Amino acid sequence: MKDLIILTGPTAVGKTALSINLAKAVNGEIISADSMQVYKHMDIGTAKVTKEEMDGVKHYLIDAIEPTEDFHVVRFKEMVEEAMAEIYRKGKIPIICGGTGFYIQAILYDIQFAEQEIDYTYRHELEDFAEEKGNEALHDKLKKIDPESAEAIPAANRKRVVRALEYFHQTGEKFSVHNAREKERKSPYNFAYFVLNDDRKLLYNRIDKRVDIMMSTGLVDEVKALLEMGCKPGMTSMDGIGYKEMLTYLSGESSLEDAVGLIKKNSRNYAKRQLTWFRREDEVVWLDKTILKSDEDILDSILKTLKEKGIIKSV
RNA sequence: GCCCAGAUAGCUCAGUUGGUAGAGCAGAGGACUGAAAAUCCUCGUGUCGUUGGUUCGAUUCCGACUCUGGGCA
Repeated sequence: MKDLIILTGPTAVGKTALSINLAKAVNGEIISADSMQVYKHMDIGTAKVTKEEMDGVKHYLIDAIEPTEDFHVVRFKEMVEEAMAEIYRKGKIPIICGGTGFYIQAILYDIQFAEQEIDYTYRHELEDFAEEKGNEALHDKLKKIDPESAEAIPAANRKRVVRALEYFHQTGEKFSVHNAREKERKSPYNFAYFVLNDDRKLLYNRIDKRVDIMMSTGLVDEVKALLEMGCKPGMTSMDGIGYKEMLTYLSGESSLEDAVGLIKKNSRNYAKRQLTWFRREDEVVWLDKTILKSDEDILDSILKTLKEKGIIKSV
């Protein structure tokens, strides 16, 4: 079994700095599992690692695609598998670092996705149907072909109702069957899954402060530049926190003050959602900053676990 | 100093024709398997400013006081 290290945690806990120290300590290379840092030209709002911070440690999936491109788990997984193969070839350990739990799960459990391309035409058809007839009517369609999924997905969650319908439409298999099957998967890796966490209040303070820094270092200009490049509201990249709020400010729909407040709030809410996700994952090792006070303590704790799992030889 | 208005959940406020109270936001918990920084679900007891009075019973009516707005001198 191949070794794999995962380092994650809510936004703004301090994953980046730790990941680089870790990579140096174990001769590893970093693969970003961040749905927004993949995009080029989105540096300030995503709090992207800088070249200086990387300090010579190789990073994958940072600045990998244009913000006008589409990105999703399947593409992420393909790119990560390529990166991992390269890292193993060099005899190094891949460290997956980033806050997108869904993406991490796809790698860790080698989730199998259907071969088909996204069927935008069908999606739009369903969207239009729901727009006209209502969410309930769309949900009824799902109930007919896949009652288990309909039971699990609330009618209001249109996005997921659409996906379940699309899945059936493309594969002829119920989405619920696919999900149940993938849920049973065991990880093909000898992995250590670390979640860095801190006191909620401290975390929220750090988030708020970080947003202020984004503003003073030019988030508004960054978003203006993206608009000039052809980015438009509704694109996946422009759905990122910090970007969608700036877009409504720049279009005159909100004040700058309100937009900044919203970025802070949405970031806090996001951090909470991330924690919900990680709590659900089994086999995670929590790194609690209220107990492990210093960076050295945290790193020591990580190295100890890695040794126990046989991922590294000595501490 | 006088007059007026307000004082109810962390915040903004609603309400109880007198039987101890409820929305939005914030916040908390949860879901998630090709949009995931997305999308969605669930959760509201607080000396109803303080203190007297009326009353079987007051957060609700009356008085005083305190504080906060606004106005007049």
